[in-house]
Amino acid sequence: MAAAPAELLREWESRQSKLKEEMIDHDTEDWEKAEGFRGLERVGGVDLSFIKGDEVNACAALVVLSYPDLEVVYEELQMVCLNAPYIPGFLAFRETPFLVEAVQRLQQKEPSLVPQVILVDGNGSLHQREFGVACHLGVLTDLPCVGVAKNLLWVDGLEEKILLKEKLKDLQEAGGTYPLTGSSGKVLGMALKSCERSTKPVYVSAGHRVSLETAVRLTHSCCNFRVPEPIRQADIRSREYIRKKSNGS
DNA sequence: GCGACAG
DNA sequence: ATCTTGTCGC
Repeated sequence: MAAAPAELLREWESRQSKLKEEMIDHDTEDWEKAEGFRGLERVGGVDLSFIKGDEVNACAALVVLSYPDLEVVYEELQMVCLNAPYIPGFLAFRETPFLVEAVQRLQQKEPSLVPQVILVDGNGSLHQREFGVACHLGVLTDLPCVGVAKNLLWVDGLEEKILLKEKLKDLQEAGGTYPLTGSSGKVLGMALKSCERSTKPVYVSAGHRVSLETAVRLTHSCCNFRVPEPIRQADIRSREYIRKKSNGS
């Protein structure tokens, strides 16, 4: 994969800022405001898994889980060829095209199973330009999206790493949160201790058509383990698909 | 000046 | 993202 020219990055930044104009940063759905998310029945999860030494070939997964039972009611696994490199801050340009296609296939094939919200493996507003992959996918599909990252993306204004690490270790009970504040003073995301047994938090941020508060509550309510079940299932199933494929079964 | 940077 | 099993502990 060739290094990305500065020209391309400027082009991508420009596309992000245009799409960002269409982003909705608050709750728009009734279930988002309802007690116990009443009215929410389907939560989607997306993820990509790769072959070990392969930058190009990947398996894109879209799963839909029932809510609140968190049982898989739909899955689509599709081998795809990635054409963009991974560059921090521009993950969406590498992964989003295939996720959008998967959503569109579902909308056409089985409209009744289209998720009411998608949990995305990566960040939403917790991003250099407050427009991570969860925002990107949300705007392109106009579906509510939440960003859940397993690792912290360094964003300008976040506290010094050492200090932040201490704060994160202080998270005691499941559901505990710690705000991640950008340089403007705005809270861009929340570190969330998503389950009792996890040492390391997940990093939740709003993608599209959700408030940060709702994003955090929803993420927590989808966690049987550290990684919320929709993303975890997309992850498990896509890497299993890859594993079988590389064996030749 | 360097560190720190989703997947 | 990926390379990787068992193992220690609640």
